[in-house]
Amino acid sequence: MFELEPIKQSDSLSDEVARRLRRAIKRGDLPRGTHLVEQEIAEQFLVSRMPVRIGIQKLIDEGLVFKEPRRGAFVHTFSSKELDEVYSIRVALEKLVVQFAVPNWSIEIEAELEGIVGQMRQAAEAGDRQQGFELDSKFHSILWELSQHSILIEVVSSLRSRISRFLAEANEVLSPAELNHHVTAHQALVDVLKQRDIERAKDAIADHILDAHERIRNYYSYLD
Amino acid sequence: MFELEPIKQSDSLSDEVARRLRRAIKRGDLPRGTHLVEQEIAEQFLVSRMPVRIGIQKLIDEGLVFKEPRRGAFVHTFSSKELDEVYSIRVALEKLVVQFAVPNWSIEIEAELEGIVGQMRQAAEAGDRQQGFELDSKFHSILWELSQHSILIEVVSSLRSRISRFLAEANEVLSPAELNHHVTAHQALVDVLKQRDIERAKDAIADHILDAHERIRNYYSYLD
DNA sequence: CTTCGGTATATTGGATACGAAGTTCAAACA
DNA sequence: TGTTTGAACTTCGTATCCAATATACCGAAG
Repeated sequence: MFELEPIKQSDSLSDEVARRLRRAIKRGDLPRGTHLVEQEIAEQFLVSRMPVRIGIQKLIDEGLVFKEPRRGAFVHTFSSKELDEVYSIRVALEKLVVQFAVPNWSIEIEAELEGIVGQMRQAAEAGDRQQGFELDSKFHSILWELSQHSILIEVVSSLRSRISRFLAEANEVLSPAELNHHVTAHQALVDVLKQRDIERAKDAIADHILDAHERIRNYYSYLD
Repeated sequence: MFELEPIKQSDSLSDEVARRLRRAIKRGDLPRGTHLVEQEIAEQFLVSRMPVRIGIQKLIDEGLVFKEPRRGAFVHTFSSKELDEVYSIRVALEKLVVQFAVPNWSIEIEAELEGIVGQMRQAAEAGDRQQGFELDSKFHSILWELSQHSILIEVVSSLRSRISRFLAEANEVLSPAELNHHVTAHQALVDVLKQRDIERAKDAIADHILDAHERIRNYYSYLD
């Protein structure tokens, strides 16, 4: 009997709308508080208002957008309290991720993560912040997947998604020193992970997230 | 100038649709795998298909329902692996809840929770499982609110929502001994919480959740 | 008996047009 | 200056229509 890949079907329009809006929000193209007018978006994307409504609904449930009755949907504005909240939850959940991921550790994963850290180093030397940011996302995403716990992945990636716009914004002004620190931090994390000691790995990821929290909080307290 | 109650703003129809479907799923009125046909639901609720679509979308994002392209939405079927996942996440997050909740502990809260445990005891003696289940939900919900962390509440309540149908199902067949155990477990939890010792409280809530996990897992392995 | 093919039916996903109700905003008014 | 009024805009929901696809059934061929 054959074992062939099922034909991948194209997503629905509402998924595509959600994806584009999501990316625009994360990249900061749609500033906080922006009123998402259904008609406008529909015209931009050359679709009717229906897929726009459903697409926006998806973003609401992801916490990227909020809605006020009869007024419409707006890009969510995060308070520093909410930022703190997300990070305290992430610390707890990323430890869980590592706990499940470490037993699945393999040479291939090790090579892949080392490779990403290597690319991070290159990006840092070249001062390519955008690339560094994407590599960071990829690094953590690989760890999540390694945990093989789909609901955990869903929850933790949703949390990161909520704050990604802030991360992207802060990322734009990183100093060269901070770029380098970023690389070393990830290298250190890999070094601990490859020892496959769950407890030490959990501590390491917790430190890593707390460190990121500290940095992003400094950035935003500076802005306020 | 008059000071009158504002007229209670009725939610949008899509919210109402979502709420009713949600409750039907949690109560088990819509068994796992049920095909949610837009047209049918629209006729049942005497609304058009649009609020139904958006309502269903909300449930999808809550994890209560899943969708297959071009086939429609179905009530989610949970695997025991997913049940384990939810509980491992809940342990981590409920500890966090307690960590934030304990500093906000007050005499009023203490009285309220003691009161609920008292009602639980009465319900247990009367063998009223439904009432016991609702009191349990209320008990934990009060703890969540006490944490004052809105995102944490959102995440942890969403997790419980996912498994509530299973809880309700298992709840129906609890033995009198288990009903009593349930009461004592909550009483013990309150006893620890009122001491306002964060670390001990975290251990206690973790034990409580793990215990619940054990019980529900036994029930479902017995079914399989 | 199984497999193939065609056909009928049901459902989704989307387009379009319409209308009721609420919000915004600016101009006219007191 | 401050208030009122009214037009324009927006959401939320209704009602229809349509194309694409899934599914079930049925009959014929191997």
